Amino acid sequence: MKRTEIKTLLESTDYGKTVNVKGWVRTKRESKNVAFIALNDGSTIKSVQIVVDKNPEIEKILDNIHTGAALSVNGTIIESPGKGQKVEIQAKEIEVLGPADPEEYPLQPKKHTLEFLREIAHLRFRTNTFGAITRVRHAMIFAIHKYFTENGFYNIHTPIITASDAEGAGEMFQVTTLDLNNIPKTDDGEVDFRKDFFGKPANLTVSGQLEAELAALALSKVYTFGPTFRAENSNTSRHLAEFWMIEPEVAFYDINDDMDLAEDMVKYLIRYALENCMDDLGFLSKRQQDEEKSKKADERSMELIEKLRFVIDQEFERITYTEAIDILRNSKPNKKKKFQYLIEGWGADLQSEHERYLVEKHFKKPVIITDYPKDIKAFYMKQNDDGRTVRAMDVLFPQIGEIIGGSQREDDYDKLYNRIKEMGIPEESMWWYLETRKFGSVIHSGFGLGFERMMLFVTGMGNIRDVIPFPRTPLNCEF
RNA sequence: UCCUCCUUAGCUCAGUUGGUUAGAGCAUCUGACUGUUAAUCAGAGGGUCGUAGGUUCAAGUCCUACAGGAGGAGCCA
Repeated sequence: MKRTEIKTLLESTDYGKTVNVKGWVRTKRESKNVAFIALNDGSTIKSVQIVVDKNPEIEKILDNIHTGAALSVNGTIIESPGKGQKVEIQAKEIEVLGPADPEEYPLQPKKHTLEFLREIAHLRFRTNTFGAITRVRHAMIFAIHKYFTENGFYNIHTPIITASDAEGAGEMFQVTTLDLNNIPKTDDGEVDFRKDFFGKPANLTVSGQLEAELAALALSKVYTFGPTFRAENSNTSRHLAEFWMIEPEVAFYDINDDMDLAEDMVKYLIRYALENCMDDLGFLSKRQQDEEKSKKADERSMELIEKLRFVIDQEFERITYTEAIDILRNSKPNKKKKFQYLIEGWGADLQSEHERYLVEKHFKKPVIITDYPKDIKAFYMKQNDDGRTVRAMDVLFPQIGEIIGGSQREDDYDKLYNRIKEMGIPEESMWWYLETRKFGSVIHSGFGLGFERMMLFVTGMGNIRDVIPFPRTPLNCEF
């Protein structure tokens, strides 16, 4: 018999119909004459209840069924006389496909800490929380491609291995086939990269932006959605060494068009989640509220679904860096010296506490800050006429902080060339990037959206290691 | 990388000013129970207290180092 997915089954009203379901046991409850098994196959967060009328033969099978075991059940769909579910399966035949030794199986029908589940990442998919996160993550991946496709973008695959170390977006993972126990050296004692696979040093990408720009200057609207690697020794709940980033790049867009795109896209993704993942979001909302029970009322998060709706309904506040500095300088925490880093003058980078003040206290909604001092931003950003700021934009979200970083790109050959020189970037590694400003250069803009940070926001999870299946962080490369 | 905190049963935790054989809930096992919803009830088994040193008559408890984890900061997405 063909397997019926539990998601389909629970929506069915074909009472009396014989079906087959396969899945993993969440709990088993037994009394003298009847047993109940909650079976889940991951097609939905809901489990189906298998009702087993006991007899000596089936009891032998029941003895072998524990939390975690995989079952195949043939039975009939019946209307449930019990509370908590409309439909259930009256079992006729049960086969244990794969038993799970209860003495060893670590998951129990109870709350586990997220830290413990991280240590058993190979099994944590089988929990309600990670099942929900995984399904929402898929929905978000799909919605991203859908959004861009509907809006005339082309997806491009930018290289994962690159030889340009010019972007300066952080420490990189080196890629080499050299024997590390016997490194070839040049006459001056330096590593002889001519002997390496590519004949020069190579690294894992820290951003697909520079290559995406090349494509945008031909196809107008492109985006990348790929893995990104940062070898920074970051130990926070918001950083991963391997994460996924969405980077649209659009010709003829200025910084304002760029902001419009960012805001529209983020809202689209949230709307998609609300329209397609309510079962999972409802569970994640309850989970979050449960977790925050011990917190004081004013420290608790806004209810997840309410928060998502709230963000869709709000226009993101757009201010310049200079305006942000003014607000912060005159803010209560600054005057009362509550900030760890006091705002004194123009030019310093904003700290997390400042961003959080602006988003969570002052505006109480997402904020986009533009026109940062050029000295604290990357070389490729469009220089303003004032000579001291660039057309950068950061989208800041409550609790998460920077979720998007982007800019209008410098399209003037001379200005870009001079900036590369000023910042000591080896120009010979950037010849191809510079050439696009020599031939048919036009204004263009783009941004990077951290996918896992978006996932944090949509799921209400607190740690980025819990919204990616197998997190890579310093000293952690298990699974 | 810096600061702070944590590490006791399979899991989640309690363990008083250092003082006899280290406790609970859940899970597991045994039994009871006519439909349960993380079922319930009764009983049983389960621990070299993260590792290595040290102080002390005596260390789960105090000190040092190391390991692992968490929160915050920096870097950023």
